[in-house]
Amino acid sequence: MIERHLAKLRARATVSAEEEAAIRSSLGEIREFAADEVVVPALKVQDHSTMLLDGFMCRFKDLRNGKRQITELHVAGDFADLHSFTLKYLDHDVIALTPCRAALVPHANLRRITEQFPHLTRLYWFSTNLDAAIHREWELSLGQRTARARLAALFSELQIRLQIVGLASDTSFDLPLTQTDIAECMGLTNVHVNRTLRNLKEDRLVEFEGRRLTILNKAELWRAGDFDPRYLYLDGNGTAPSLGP
Amino acid sequence: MIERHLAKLRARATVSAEEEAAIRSSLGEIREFAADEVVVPALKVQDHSTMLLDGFMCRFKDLRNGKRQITELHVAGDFADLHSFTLKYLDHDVIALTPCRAALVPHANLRRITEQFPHLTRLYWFSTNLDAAIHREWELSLGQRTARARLAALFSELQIRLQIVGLASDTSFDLPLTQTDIAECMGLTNVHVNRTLRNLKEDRLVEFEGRRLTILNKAELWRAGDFDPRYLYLDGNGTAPSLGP
DNA sequence: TGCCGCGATAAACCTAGGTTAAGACGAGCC
DNA sequence: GGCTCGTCTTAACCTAGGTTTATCGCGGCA
Repeated sequence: MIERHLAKLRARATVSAEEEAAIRSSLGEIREFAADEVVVPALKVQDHSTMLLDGFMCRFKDLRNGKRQITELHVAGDFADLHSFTLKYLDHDVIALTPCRAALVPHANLRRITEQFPHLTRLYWFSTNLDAAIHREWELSLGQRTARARLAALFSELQIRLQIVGLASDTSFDLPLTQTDIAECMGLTNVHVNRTLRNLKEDRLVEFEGRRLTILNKAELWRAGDFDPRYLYLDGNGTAPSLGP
Repeated sequence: MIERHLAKLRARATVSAEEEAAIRSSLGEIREFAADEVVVPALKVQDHSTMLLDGFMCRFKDLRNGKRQITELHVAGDFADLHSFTLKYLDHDVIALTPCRAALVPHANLRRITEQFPHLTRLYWFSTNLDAAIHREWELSLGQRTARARLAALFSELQIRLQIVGLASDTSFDLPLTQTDIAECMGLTNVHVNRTLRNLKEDRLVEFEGRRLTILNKAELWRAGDFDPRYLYLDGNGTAPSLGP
């Protein structure tokens, strides 16, 4: 049920049995979302956060002219909007990119965690800070990387995040996004994403076919993306001292 | 001393006298930084966070080829690296853009806050989530806005953030950055920032002279930047219900 | 079985912003 | 008073990526 969520947490820190129980007992309703369905509308006050169990979601913001920027992708095990606990409403929408299943976690239960479990509170705080680190890496992509490097960095990031939760091997994973979705992540057009994917394939770095990504040469992919995974904070390999006992 | 920090917090939520005392007693050494000095080096484990009292700092990441992306600007009253409390080391550098004064806050003291002051903890958690909201807005700029809109949005954001802490009037403020600094914030070149500033001045939207920014037409500036200040979470005007009592 | 609509692919053309280079200006300094 | 260095400004030129348009393939469905 929430195994992927626990796997994600335990990739960074120790979670005690007591804390695990606290997480489990904080879960509310389980909900399904259709592809393209709005999961959390921008600016609307929330009383719960959404833990993604299956599928892909994203956060996005848009401009008057309709141009849309996806600011982060969410995979199974992620909270899509843990930050709504402190922000109360979001500055962006969250939508399902594929059919999804999610557990709703009432803010009242999260608040109880902040009052009774300081270490777990710090861990969840860490988790929103990790989202911010991903935002920063994407700012770097959007501001400074070429299209080729942007895609290389994005695929490198996803391979790691999905592997942590058991949804990717070392070299491949399902990536049920359209080229337009990818374009909206990386500030490009679908046309240019298409060109760039062809280019990456010609160079035998990755193949993206049938909504599945295959990494043909990870070392070269990382190099092409100027990718440094340390922003994903996995060095503690499961027992990061970062958060104290 | 930390009035600007308190002003920033109180622009979003109530801070009790007891909490204010807890903040004051958590302060450690006061340090000065020269312009361009590294305040927090990337990847180095930290045992304190840095509360900016005076001057401008920024977070940035860079690529092998030397291209640099500033991911956020910090003004007086901001914590430059509150997130190092949970992340322990940063995925980016923090440097002083101008001469700065800052209070160092030992993580041990922050941890005490998480153990004794759940509401204040949520408020500081909120504060790192606000940084993330700013990152998202910059992702939107970097990915989708034109150069003109990027600068308009940046100036609009800074006017508000500086006004909260008493460093901007409705229409002007000191902005001691070079055009190259601005370029590195918005993923442009200094040459194009220069062109775009000329353009904004011709249209009587803003003037940037002598490191001082003057807004000539705020309504048009906001419109040019497609700027919506709600991502700065100021609606509670000082008493946001967001964080509970 | 044939239609519909979305997504992938591709070619031709265009432009916002990058690159390069060269003065101008001013603050600190010897 | 002249020098140096950083910043600003401008012009000329270039290119990565956007735009537009069209075709193709395929899954769902009536």
